[in-house]
Amino acid sequence: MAEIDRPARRVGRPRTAVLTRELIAEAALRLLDESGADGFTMARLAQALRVRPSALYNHVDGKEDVIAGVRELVSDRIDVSAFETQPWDAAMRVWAHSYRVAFAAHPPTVALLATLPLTGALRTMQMYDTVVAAMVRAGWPEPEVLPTIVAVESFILGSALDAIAPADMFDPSGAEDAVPAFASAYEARIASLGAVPPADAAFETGLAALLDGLRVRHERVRVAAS
Amino acid sequence: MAEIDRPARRVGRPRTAVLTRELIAEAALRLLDESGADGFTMARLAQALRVRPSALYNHVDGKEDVIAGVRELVSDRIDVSAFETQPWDAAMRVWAHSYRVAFAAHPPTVALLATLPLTGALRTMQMYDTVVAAMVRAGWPEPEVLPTIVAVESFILGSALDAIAPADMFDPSGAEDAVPAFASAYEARIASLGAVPPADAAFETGLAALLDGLRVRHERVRVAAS
DNA sequence: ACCTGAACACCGTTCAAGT
DNA sequence: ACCTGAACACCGTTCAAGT
Repeated sequence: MAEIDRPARRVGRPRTAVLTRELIAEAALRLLDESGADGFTMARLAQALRVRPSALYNHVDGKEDVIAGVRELVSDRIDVSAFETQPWDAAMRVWAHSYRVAFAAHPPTVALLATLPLTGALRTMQMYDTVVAAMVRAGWPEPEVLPTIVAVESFILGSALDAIAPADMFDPSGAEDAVPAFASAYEARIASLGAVPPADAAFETGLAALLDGLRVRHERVRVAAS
Repeated sequence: MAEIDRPARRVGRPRTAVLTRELIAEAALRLLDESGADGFTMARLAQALRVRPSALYNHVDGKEDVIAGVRELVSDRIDVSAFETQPWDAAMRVWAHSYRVAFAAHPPTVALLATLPLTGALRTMQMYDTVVAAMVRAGWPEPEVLPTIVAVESFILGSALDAIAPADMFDPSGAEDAVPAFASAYEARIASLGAVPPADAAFETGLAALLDGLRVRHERVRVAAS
């Protein structure tokens, strides 16, 4: 599989274009999933597309732009439709889960996308628009809507980062005497979780608490519907 | 300031060592603050220490190890002491704020540290030990303690990432017709916040809701103190 | 043990040449 | 317009040579 991957193409413009911004984004997502964020280079991406690295720059502004394309692919998986059909709190649960699943499906992308600022793409603003409209309809005071949405998103993103960390990172085995309370809680968590990944349990715990707290707040500040 | 920064040292082992793991970490943190995550290279770090890049490898395993050292510096700023003196929920507020301040003081480190898995350092486990012990004392069921702590940390880290994003990234100016609800909420937030950074408002909103929700949960599941 | 200097494999990106 | 090929400046890391 050495030279099979290399471009078999002579110099000069090809009769029909080989690349597309979309094709590049899709190949980038595949490469990311296969080789992780470290193995994700323009050279390897070009190789996967059977093209020279410089060819990419005819369709894309640079590596950051490629990552922006990957973000679009992943973000399109986030389902915001529940806000049209369900109460705000139930919809937020669905949204948060779909948000997290979209990232969890491509673990190596999380670090890359978390780090790079979101693009102010219209599509992203449209997602916000749907969520905002539903919350206003539900009686949330308008100035509180965006801080609330951002808070939930921050929690989701932080949880996604937690989910890609090695599971046994804080195994206190051998240090039980130094950190007895932690070691005991560590054991208790394992015993109670069974096969459930610890990151999933933390996500569910946090999301439930966050939504409970927001419900309390909503009761208190709700604006009478007209 | 060109050749003043270069090492004025001849080959061979110096009489007294020039570098230390600590010195490297401190210089790395300064460099990170000054030049951002992108400008943070081993070559520039060496230059700041007036040393050749290869000299660093006598004290440090590589770039990831340098970042681990930076993490220790930043994490040491997190104040966990409130858990010894205050109720669990008040202590968690103090802890969360100090956690966030520690990161906010060095914005460029956030992306770097968020991305790289936490080291399983004893010091980190000791922080957890303090928090866990206080929560168990407060009557939290042991299996729920770690998921709860991790949920709060995920929220804090996600908020820190949100805080380093450009403030005007989602300014809907010009797209008001496409996203009217979002545009209106955007204006309402600005009007109500005044000089408060939006990321701060989202953090306070989320932390308050999270703690409210956790208090509800605590009431429900509290184990009678012996 | 701990520095310099030279070297290695590999980056992301630019640009002329070619069709 | 859209590819190849050559080139550039810069990476992180290794290692022999020197004291």
